[in-house]
Amino acid sequence: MQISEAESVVMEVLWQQSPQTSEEVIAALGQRQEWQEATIKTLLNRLLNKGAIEAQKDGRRYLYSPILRREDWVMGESESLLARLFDGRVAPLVAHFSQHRKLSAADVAELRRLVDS
Amino acid sequence: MQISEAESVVMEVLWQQSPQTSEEVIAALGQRQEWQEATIKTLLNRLLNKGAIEAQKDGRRYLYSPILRREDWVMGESESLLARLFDGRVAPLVAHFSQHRKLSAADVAELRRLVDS
DNA sequence: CATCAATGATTACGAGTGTAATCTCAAATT
DNA sequence: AATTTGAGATTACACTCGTAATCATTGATG
Repeated sequence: MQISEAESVVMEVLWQQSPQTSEEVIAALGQRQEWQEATIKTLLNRLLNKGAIEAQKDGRRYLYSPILRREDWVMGESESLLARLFDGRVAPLVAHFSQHRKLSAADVAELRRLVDS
Repeated sequence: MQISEAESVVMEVLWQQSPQTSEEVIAALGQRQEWQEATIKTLLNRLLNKGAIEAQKDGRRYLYSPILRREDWVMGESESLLARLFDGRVAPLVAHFSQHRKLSAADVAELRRLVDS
């Protein structure tokens, strides 16, 4: 399931809560996004056609829900990046961030927790 | 500096070794890539126009070298993914892989080394 | 010097994307 | 019942990308 950058922004809204009407999605995005309503409707439609979301009829409108799960999407995107850049493994990515001093103390603490369990 | 997937494949060849003529790049890709020569020339040209590589004239051909550094590109791509999916931090990505049992013993060992230093 | 050959430049073209306007149809209202 | 309205569907359009063919120019060869 391939979804574009802009589509994923809409998905995030639905992953946050579902089902939602297009109006609710538009309202949720209205805050931070400079998109016109029509743009968001287009994105909802493309997501429908891709099978990433579904729509249940509710009177004259639809209630939209995700079909694609965020977990799966996140894992797909992550594995794709790791495959392309880090030989498919997590550790080299962390090493790269470490070498560039991009690991905060909190990161290191959390990583230690993870590997110690 | 935005480079596309196909363009990054060409960059990898130049990062491996530079400068190289287009012929050498084509030869290097000939092994694993099903691309026509013309395709690779197009990609070299697009990379030139984007300023990701430079070309020194050498007789009637050019010698191509990267301008964009692999380090910087890798960091950019990685940070972009982390920002979009993991609140910008490394640890949640590792946690996600951990939860999905996608960490090999080797990964865990290397991560431990990293956080212990 | 004229011709050939090869290299880089230009052009091509369909699919996907970002961004949106317009159309249509059914539900709500008068 | 006729009209309004609002939601989803259709259409639009420029740009990037993947993939490549063709053009043009310059150095090499006869």
